[in-house]
Amino acid sequence: MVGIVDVAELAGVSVGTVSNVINGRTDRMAPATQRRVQQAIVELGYQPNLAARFLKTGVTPLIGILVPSIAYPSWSWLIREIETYAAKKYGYRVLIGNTYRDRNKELEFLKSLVSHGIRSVIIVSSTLSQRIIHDGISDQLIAVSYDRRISKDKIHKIDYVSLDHIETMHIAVGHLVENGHQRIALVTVSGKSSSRMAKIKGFLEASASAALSGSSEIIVANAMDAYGDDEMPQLGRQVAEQLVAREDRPTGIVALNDMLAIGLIVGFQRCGLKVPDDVSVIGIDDLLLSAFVSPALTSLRPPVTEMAQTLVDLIIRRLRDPKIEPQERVFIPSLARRESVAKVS
Amino acid sequence: MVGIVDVAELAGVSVGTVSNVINGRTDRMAPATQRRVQQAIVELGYQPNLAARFLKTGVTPLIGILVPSIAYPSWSWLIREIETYAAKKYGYRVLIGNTYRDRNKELEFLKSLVSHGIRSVIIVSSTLSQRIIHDGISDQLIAVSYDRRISKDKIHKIDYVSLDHIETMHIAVGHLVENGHQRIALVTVSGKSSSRMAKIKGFLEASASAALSGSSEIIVANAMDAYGDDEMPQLGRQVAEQLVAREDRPTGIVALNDMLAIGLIVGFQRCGLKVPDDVSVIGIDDLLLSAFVSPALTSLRPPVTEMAQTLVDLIIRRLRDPKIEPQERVFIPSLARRESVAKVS
DNA sequence: CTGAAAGCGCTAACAG
DNA sequence: CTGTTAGCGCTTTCAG
Repeated sequence: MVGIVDVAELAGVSVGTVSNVINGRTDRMAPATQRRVQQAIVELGYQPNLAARFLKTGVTPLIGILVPSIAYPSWSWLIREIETYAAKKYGYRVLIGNTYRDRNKELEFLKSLVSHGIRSVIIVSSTLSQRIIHDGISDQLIAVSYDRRISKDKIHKIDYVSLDHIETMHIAVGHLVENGHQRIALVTVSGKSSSRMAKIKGFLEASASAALSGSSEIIVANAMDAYGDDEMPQLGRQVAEQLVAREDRPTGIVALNDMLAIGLIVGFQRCGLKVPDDVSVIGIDDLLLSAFVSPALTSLRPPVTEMAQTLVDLIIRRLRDPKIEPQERVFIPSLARRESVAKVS
Repeated sequence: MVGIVDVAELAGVSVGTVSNVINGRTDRMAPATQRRVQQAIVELGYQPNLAARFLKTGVTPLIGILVPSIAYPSWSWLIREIETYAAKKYGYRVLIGNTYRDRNKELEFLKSLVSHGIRSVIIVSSTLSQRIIHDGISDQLIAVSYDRRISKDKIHKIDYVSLDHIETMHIAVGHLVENGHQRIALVTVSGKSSSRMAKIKGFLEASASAALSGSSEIIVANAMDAYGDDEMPQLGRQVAEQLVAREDRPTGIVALNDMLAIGLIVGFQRCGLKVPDDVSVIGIDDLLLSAFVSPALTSLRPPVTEMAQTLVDLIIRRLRDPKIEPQERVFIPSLARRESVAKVS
């Protein structure tokens, strides 16, 4: 490893001087000295040793990301955007931990962040209560939570970013009603997370105020896993197959998320129903596929890139000045249709 | 931060002793001393400072993962498995870099790994030639490549894990032929990667030896992006729509990958064809969805978990003993059908 | 304007 | 069997 002393030696200056140019304290430095140092740096291919720097400064350009599973498309896309933006804008890299919504894995991951000297973490849809996060850990960690409100109290505050699930449901239901649907349903799954609860609440609100002449209902698919993240498509398909048999089945369906929407669409199609002619499905959290699987359909797409940037900006901001008040940022998805972008030869 | 000296003080021993119990050098230590140290550790909630440890030992429990994009399902699943296994088996965490197959991003990521003191990297499907990897970087990095053979020469060797694409195509074509298909096609996209080339070669070989009475063809969809990773579903759908118009269209189709397969299936269905009754589609790299989108279909599923573990094991092994000869491990996907696993309430 | 030196937390070699 | 200590590469204060 080539260190700062090697650079100093080659440039014929002291290590202090080298350190100064590396860290931009170059205001009242002789230009000649500066140039010689720069030259030595490139000549030797000097790379700073971040661990040593951390040991001295207590800062390392790394952000932790705690997430149930990056194999789940909504999250993997969000995290990709986070990583890309953090690297480009701030030179930060990310350390990812898949925790499968397992409390022990979550706590272990947070501990290991501290051990690595990391002082910030983006928490995606975790089960952790504020108290747990706080217990012996988060006094060392600046956290921002995505998609889960962590109740505020005086002890500890964190930044908070999410979709406005209530408004989302109003948009979704409104769109179905506008298109003439009178029997509508929300399809969800059994595990309860705060975002799911909010979606249900929003759906009930919206369908109440829509004054449907038909019915509105909530259909809950029973997941085997606690939250069913990996089972979404299968669950959707099974719900579709059961619905097909019903005379009075809803004609407009809002799916809890994208994967569930795909399952529903495919399930209906396999039973011979046309989507969206016979039944409409709106996927929430459209991130990758649902608008594509049924391109004639409108779907609700969250501003993933913008949210990712907000998450990173909030974290960095508070890292630089921990006294800043934590914020809460809420985003609203937009009705969108994916364009076709390819030609075939 | 509570450090080793605090523990030493509380336990009434020297830092050397504390270090010894932390690192398991406890063979000829008085049990009483040992116990007191352990107690002090838990009492203070001591967590080792990994940066300081690295500074001394040159080792940090972190692996880099270079990947075009974790938003792509095949890779995000593989990486999830890698992360989970590395954490559980070895206590290693992973640092992920999305490089979008951009050479500069790739090189920057590798440099930053070195800067962080990381000495190992799993390279997923990169554009880097061996020479590039080697240039001023990989002499500091132990690398294992997934899904891309990096040509070997004497200068530098790396471990290598991939699917046997040739054999994969033999299985896929064989399966179609067994099921009576006489006109078959491989659908691929325009960007060339070594795995795509191998698949094409395998398809040609297999269909030649199958002595079809009908035709075999290769259909190339033109991606807008260099590799089209994000466009796969759209590309598949467009190919399907074009094929539907053809009288002599193939009845058995092998898709380059899972996302493309989904696009094809959905495209055919939207045009009123039944899958697999009217046309069969086999997805390679079945990781998340294709077997589900068309569950009656057989698809080729690679042993993702096993490959992930192999990648990690190879890296750790060579990290511990860099003189070990690099290996090459090739896996074969299996014909599989996804089970339904959920009930509906 | 530049050099010298202390010390971040840890490990390992050596002394007792 | 346990204690002492040098030093990993860096930043920063203080002298010069």
